[in-house]
Amino acid sequence: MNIGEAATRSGVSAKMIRYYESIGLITPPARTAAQYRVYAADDVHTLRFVRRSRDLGFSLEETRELLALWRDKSRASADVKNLAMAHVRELEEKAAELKAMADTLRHLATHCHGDHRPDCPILADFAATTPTQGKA
Amino acid sequence: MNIGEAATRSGVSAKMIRYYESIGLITPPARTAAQYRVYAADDVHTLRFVRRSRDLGFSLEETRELLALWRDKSRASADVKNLAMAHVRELEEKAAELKAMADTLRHLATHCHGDHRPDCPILADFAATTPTQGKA
DNA sequence: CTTGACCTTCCCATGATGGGAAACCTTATA
DNA sequence: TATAAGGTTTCCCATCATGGGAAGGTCAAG
Repeated sequence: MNIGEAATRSGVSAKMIRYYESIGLITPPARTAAQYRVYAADDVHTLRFVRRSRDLGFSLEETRELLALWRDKSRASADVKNLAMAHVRELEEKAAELKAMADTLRHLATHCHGDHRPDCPILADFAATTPTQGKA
Repeated sequence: MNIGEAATRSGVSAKMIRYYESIGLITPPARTAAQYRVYAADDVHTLRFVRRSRDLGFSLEETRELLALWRDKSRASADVKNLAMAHVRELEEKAAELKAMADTLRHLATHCHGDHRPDCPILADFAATTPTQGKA
């Protein structure tokens, strides 16, 4: 199958498939005489794996490791679990950071009248905050 | 004061100060005969404002709007509040997305032995997931 | 006057993705 | 068979916010 079909079947855009190939994440497929890339069902499988990994927030480098673990039938499941749990912690940390920002801002907004008057504690806070406090 | 001191006082790196100037986020300061940028206390104030805005997750474009609102003494506080609350919703959405990823992955990890054996439901899921499910 | 710590501009890199151009291939249809 | 439509190729550029670093100018202290 051509790259377009592989893209549709895997949920990875043709653009990204070529990119993944260029960075060595996936192996270059065979080519027709006209240089068209030719994919097999198994390649689509790999692309879906990558797609799933990305959807779960793994970077391409992490995805590279996961692919290696996937292909290495002799690796311990503990290796995978460790990588996964480390990622879970990162995700939860980032989620908490965003939530903290939202909470801070929501709190500031609480004290803002939100009417025609110009006074606004939100901007007042922005203007008054010192750089060390600013780590929010 | 020179850019270095403005950077220290504001918590914005000299590199970023120059960049903010180049994209018109802040107004170009006066220069010495030797082309050194010269900042006043008020400029540091503005930089802190930007820093605070960034720390709360606003993009530079959003920060630009906030700066405009800040300087416009006649704008209604409702304008600011609307912008802020829209951002709060965005932040909470992103936080929820990350949390969902973490939950999914944590769930998968629950079923992974995490020992020396190679079987791993995490990778099995990655390999089996179809593109439409993959939206995670 | 030298040294070191600043400052200047300019270019490059990141991470993951999309947009688009120019040229080429394939297939269907008139 | 000629042509049009649509898929493919490579290549370059853009995003967003930031940092790194080079090459050269400046300033203050010793």
